[in-house]
Amino acid sequence: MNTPYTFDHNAFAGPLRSAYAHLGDGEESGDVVRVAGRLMLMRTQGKLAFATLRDSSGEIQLFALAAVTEGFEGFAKLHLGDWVGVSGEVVRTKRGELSVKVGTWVRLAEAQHNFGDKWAGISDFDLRYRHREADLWANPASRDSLVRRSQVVRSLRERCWAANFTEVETPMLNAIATGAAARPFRTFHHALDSELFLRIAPELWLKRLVVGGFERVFELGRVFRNEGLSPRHNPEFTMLELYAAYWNYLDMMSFTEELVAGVAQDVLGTTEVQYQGRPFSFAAPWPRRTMAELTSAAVGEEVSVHTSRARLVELLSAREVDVPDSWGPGRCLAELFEVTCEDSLWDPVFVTDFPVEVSPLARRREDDPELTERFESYAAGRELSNGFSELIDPVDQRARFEEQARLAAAGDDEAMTIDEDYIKALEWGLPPTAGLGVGVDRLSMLIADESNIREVIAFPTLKPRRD
RNA sequence: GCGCCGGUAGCUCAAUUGGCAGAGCAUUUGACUCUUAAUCAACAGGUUCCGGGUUCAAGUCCCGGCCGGCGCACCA
Repeated sequence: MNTPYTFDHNAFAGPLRSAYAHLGDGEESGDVVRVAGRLMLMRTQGKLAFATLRDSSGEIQLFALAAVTEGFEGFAKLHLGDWVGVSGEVVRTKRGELSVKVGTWVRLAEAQHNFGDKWAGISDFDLRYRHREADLWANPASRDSLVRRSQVVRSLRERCWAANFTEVETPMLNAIATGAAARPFRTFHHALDSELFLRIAPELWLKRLVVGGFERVFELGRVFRNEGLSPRHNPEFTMLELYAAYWNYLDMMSFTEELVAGVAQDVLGTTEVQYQGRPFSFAAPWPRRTMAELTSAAVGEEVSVHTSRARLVELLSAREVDVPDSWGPGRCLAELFEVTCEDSLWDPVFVTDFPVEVSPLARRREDDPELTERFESYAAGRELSNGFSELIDPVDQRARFEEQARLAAAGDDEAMTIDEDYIKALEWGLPPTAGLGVGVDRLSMLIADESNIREVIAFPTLKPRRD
């Protein structure tokens, strides 16, 4: 294919539209511009041709005339999907469409494959996700959702920077996968002759940086969890984790609601959003409710981490949840909360006071050691963030890890393993610290009004083709 | 992993009870000096996801497999 290696262009569709909004029907501006992009439509009419050019800023019409356009015949035979560069005068046609009147043009790349129906686009999910490049230019909505995601990521970063958090990067390849309850991906390093795991969370590394004197750190990056796929789960997803020395979970809740409301403001220009046809508001402050309080209201009787395990098991059984012997009252309460409350938490809310049993890295409440200073925020029926005052006591941390190890031995393949290096880090001294994790894909779904996580991931995980 | 639904031309979709596999767009050819999903005419385009089976006859019915969507489970 004989095409140029560069094209100097000096104008974009969107800005041209606003800059020449004043141009009257049939008027010629006298200004010559160079634009480039992909041909989306072509309407030939004898010695005239009209084409729609799309670039990253929008679309503009190309107007070619046999009498004016060099190589007019070739222009009229360009394919939909071809990339072209054009030099020509900015004019408005008699019918009122702002156009670049093509003087000279060059094909920058040929589209050898046909694309979607120009009206219906591409709707086959398999094709859309496996060939996202075609989806992106056939379906503007696909592009919009990924742009929204990009804006969310940018806003999160800028707001963390603005709050004096230092962005860091921690290992994705780890000898042990810890920091969350999840099955890891396993891999192997040949030179080290060692099995390694893809990280399920950066949590413990980040707190070690706090031990080392980074008082405010954050990491925005990918984590990997070897779990099922669903419209809300991708095996690799992006998490924002941040840690602030001298804060507790109350401080972190305040930061969280301001952060998320700020992102909505940055990206959408408002904190009032419409999700799947239903409105809610990200505006701070968000209500704060304890897990016991919400669960009690849902089951119609007072329950807490101090309720007898037998009663909690009864309540769970009535909701068709089988309770393994290894679950204590705390795990039972958390489970009861999930089945009775989670889906109904539409407006943003903080759920607090998680049982210590399900929070192996969180600090105990001073007034009730069975509970932790932990919160999760929910919106649109889904968990959006998770945060807590960090457990800083190495003795307690060891005990928590050992309890996890017991669960693992009992067959829980998501239980954490003991991390001696982390305990040693705590022995060096972790100051009072609060941490936060935000699911960036989930947040992007809310901001982009998408119900499927794959719409906010450029190349979601798919089953490999076995032809 | 389990259940339900789906897979037909490059794309979007039809095809009655099991009875000759079609249309629009795209591609190719032609007409057309202001189009807007331009219009008009013509040509071409198929392993009906793959493999078996039932039948005179299978896109359609049955079995197995592949891929996807949704739900469940797991989780964020």
